[in-house]
Amino acid sequence: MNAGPATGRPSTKERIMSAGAELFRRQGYTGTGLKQIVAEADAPFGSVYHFFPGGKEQLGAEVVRTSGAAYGRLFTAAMDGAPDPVTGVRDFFAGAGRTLVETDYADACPIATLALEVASTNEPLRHATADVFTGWITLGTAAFTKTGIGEREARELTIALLSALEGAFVLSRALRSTEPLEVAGESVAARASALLASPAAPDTTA
Amino acid sequence: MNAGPATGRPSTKERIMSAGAELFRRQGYTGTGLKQIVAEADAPFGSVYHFFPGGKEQLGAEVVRTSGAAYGRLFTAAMDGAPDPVTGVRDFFAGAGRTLVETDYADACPIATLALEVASTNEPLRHATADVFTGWITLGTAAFTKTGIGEREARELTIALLSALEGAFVLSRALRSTEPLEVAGESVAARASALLASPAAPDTTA
DNA sequence: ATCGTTCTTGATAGATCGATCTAGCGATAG
DNA sequence: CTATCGCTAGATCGATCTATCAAGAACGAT
Repeated sequence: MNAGPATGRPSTKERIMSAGAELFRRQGYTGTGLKQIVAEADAPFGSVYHFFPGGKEQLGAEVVRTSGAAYGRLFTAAMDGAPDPVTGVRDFFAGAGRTLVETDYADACPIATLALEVASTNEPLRHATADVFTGWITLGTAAFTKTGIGEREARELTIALLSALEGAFVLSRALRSTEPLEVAGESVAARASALLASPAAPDTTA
Repeated sequence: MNAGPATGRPSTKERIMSAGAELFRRQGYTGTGLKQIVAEADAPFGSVYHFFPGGKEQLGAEVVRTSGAAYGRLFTAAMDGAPDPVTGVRDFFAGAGRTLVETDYADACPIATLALEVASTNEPLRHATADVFTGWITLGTAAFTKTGIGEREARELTIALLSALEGAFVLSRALRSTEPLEVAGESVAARASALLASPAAPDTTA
């Protein structure tokens, strides 16, 4: 039962989770083999089935939930560290763009590739991704509500933000350009700004 | 050289392409085996390598370009069939939502799953997806420019539309709900509407 | 010190992957 | 009739996949 934080390398389970998270994020679920994961983690093959008796599927589910939660904290940090929500949104998209460029367009959303792959083929994993997305929506709605935006508007703004972010990741990775991420970020920032200006508008679409 | 349009079943090559397109769209590239494709297409295994000497990769690239072009025509049709671009955008998102529900959340973007999978692992396929996205951006920019929106604004609106669409597909498929698609569609429609109202505004973000 | 538990370790099984290869079918041209 | 060529057809190859298994090392408790 080594949680191994103080000194030395992380525990075997942690190394397997980290390697799995990185590879699933970059190559997807079916595109990543357990052999590759244990090689990257420098862990014995059998340990996978020691820590994850459910095999690859259980490892995938735990990775999805763990890195999903971590990414949610990244969003919260950006919002909390900004003077206003519009700046927070801009900071978050800018940070995502920086990470993308620094990793040569490899590290975008930690679960999107896997989510698309399993949406129609693996119900337990689909459910894990759905839980993460639901958590992000709850989280974003709370953050925007705190700034004076109405409950309904805050939820829709969050969903629009996540959609724009995920879609921009798809385009940016394929095109190897940060332009989609920048345009999407500005688009969401503009919408957030409009909602802050008219706090009680019942309909902002027309 | 049977193009086989008039009567009877489509040619073997067409059946392989169709089956590949459907399976890549739903399960991704690495998650789909050639054996499964030929089984679905009711075609002999060897025919794959007769029509696609480059193997799975060549089949994938041709499928990406073909179904990418078809999806682009779908967008153009929605825009041309609507009285104004805002209605066109709404129609397009509504149609995408209908398809999603009718196929039990399986058929969303024809190339997004594959695009994320190969973005960092397969350069020829990544290039094929980039070509398709670039084509869509060109197509959308032209459609919006035609309605009086400035060149730059039209391009950014198109990129925002595609980002919102792709991201909403990710969320909607995972959550098995059309809410993200509806919210994203309204968000893009609102932005298009704003751009039509102020045709020459140099900056619409603040 | 000895036992028991936890974790490590890699060999191996059984299935499936993409790819190659040879053989044969069927229509058409000479 | 026969030669040719496009296509069908599936056996087969080596590699790789997930999963299982048995055995050994490390460590704590009594």
